[in-house]
Amino acid sequence: MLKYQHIADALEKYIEEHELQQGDKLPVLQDLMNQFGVSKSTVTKALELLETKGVIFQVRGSGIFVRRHKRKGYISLLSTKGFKKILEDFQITSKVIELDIRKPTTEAALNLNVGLDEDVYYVKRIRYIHGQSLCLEESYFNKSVITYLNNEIINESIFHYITEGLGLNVGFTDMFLHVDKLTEEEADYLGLEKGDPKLYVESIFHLTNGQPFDFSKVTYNYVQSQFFVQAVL
Amino acid sequence: MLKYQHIADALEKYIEEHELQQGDKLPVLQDLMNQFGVSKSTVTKALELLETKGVIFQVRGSGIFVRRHKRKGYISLLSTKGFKKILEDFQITSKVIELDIRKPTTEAALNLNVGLDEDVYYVKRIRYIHGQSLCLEESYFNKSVITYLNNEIINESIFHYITEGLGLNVGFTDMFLHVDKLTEEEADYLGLEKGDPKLYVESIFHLTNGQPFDFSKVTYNYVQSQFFVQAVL
DNA sequence: CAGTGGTCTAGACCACCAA
DNA sequence: TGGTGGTCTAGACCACTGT
Repeated sequence: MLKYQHIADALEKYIEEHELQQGDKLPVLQDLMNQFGVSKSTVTKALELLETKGVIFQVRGSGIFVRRHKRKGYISLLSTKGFKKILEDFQITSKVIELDIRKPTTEAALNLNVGLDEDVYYVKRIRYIHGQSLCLEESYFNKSVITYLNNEIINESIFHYITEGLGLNVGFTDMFLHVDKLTEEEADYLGLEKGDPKLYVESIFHLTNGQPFDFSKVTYNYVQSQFFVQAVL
Repeated sequence: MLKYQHIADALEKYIEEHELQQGDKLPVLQDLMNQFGVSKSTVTKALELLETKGVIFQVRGSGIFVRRHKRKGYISLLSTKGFKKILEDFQITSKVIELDIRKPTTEAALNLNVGLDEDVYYVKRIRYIHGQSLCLEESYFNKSVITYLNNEIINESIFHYITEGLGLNVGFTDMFLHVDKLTEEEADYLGLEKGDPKLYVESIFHLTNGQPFDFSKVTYNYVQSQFFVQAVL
């Protein structure tokens, strides 16, 4: 375990367990250096991590403070975990509609950076949160990277399988969002009315080496779609 | 100018001007150290900044590569500039509907962390992009921080005034998003139909010292609402 | 002015990738 | 195996905050 990662985890856990609130002061740099027995740079790196993540903010000449918003039930769009939190912290179930190997659409081929004649896994499923429809998801997986998939894997967490089962390292994601009206087909799947609002998200997931492996098109039930983003300017 | 900031700017500019594409390789660390005459840590810090911002990705043992998505017309939800880009890169105009000093709603008081009897500036305006309605915006400004506002300021960039005119430093933002249906009033303002989709965003802006100064509720025209987010996992 | 965080250095050592 | 990025250190010096 990296030292700065350990320190960041420890601090975050401390904040959580002691239920510290927005503006509460954390120990000064020197104390953290002593407490963890590391250099200033290492503590600083841990704090930068937490700052980017939206857990703390630092004020020069003053101190290190807790940053915590008050709202419950919102899903973070980013912050290391990102959508993984949906999988873990909430009760999510899935219903697989389709799973097969096929040739990609031109759109999928473009986004996955593969040829039109190369094989991809195609997955279509509905996901439920607390028994309510959360989203309709269509995913294309680059078969030269994700070499095998089956129904059992898809019903669990695909990303857990990718990292643990296949030993791949997920690096970064590009997400494109817009708001639109549900088509009749989408409305049927989600149990809503045609013309109701939807949040539509296209995501391209890349390995740490930059290779795209997952192109997903997700239509969210607007009733369940509450997100938050914490930005540092 | 900070060295690492200068290096980051220079690299980003280089990528832009030479129209480098996703996956293109940048000079190795050692070369950047020599080229800018700085230590390894400083280059690393610049690169971390660009990585977080979604401009590059680094692969250990391999090199530094350009990260660039292909889609135009999407507005970044984050990345230093965030919504500022809307103000600068696109042609935005505003129509002010209301501007006055009043007592905050309980909701605004809570989010701005002020008492119910303290004054706030209230601003309601419609914003247009290329002549099309972009959003309906209601903002509450903590008057003890934003001591003065007038119509002229509001018609230009409020944030430019806050940073340049008042000399304040904007630190971070919490944003809460969800999708819903337009009310009749909102639809009128945006030139849409009641029941049409909307993207609704509540934002709380804080100074670098953690003090909240702006609570805004923004209803976006769904036709204009195309956003992207770049996450590093 | 004392205390606190921010920047930067020079260098050691480690982990990973590609040839 | 050589090259590349990642972690960590000890310490100098700077910039900001609050008293």
